[in-house]
Amino acid sequence: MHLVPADRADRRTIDGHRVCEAIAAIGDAEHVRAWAERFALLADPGRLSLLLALYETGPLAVTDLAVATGMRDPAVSQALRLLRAGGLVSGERDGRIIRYRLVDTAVAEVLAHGVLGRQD
Amino acid sequence: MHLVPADRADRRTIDGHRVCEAIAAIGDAEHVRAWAERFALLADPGRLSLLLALYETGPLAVTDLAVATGMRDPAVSQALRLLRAGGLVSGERDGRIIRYRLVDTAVAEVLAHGVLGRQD
DNA sequence: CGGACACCTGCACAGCTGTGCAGGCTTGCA
DNA sequence: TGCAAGCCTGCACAGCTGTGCAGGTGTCCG
Repeated sequence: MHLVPADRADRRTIDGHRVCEAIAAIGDAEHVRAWAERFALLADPGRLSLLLALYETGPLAVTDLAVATGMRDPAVSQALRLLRAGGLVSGERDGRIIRYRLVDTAVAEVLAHGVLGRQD
Repeated sequence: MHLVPADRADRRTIDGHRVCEAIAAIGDAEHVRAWAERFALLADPGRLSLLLALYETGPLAVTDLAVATGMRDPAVSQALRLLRAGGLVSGERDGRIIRYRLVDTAVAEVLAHGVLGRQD
């Protein structure tokens, strides 16, 4: 295996074989970047609380999310805008109420296996 | 269930029952904060690459990590300092070489089920 | 002993991010 | 039609974060 890109081929290595393994493990740079962006959205206590509430409880309105998390409604609105831009949640209008739900299954997996500690 | 704290009890709600469910789902605020900090450490492409390499390949030296990720060694060193402070990785000295490995099993779960898409 | 190597630190800079407040828009109800 | 409720936006501010460079410390080998 010779996975070291040409622009770093002249650098010294301790264990060249393991370096190639590591490069294979990291995989596509774009894939890593996409996940880093996902994690960035999970990296705020407010947004994480919103996602946990949506994952467990299902469709919820902004006002209810604000009460449940202790945030003010502009903060919830702002957080949901970011989560929507990242494709993690989606809102559905019902009269003057908009109910949001979690649509990113990969994030749902992370919440289940990571934060909530589910084994299944 | 009356889980709404006293300081928000006077706020309007759309569906009070679901609000209580959501509060139960969010759980302890400290737990959420701890996970948000973990996700913040995963939210950088460089650090995420390092963690993926360490998770799959095992103990690796700073120099090898730098070559594998394309980062410069001070950047790797800085990233590892943050990861060590967060308790995600741990280093072991071997002569003038320090090999790092992933020690946070919860993060390992997230990497496996989330980023790497393992089903088991 | 001296030099090369592996790793770490300090510092200064630019960029992003979360937060609060005030206010506006749309919808539904009396 | 008028008012209240639900939701959204803009703006300004403080705080954190990643980055690069120069240089320092400790370790090994000839």
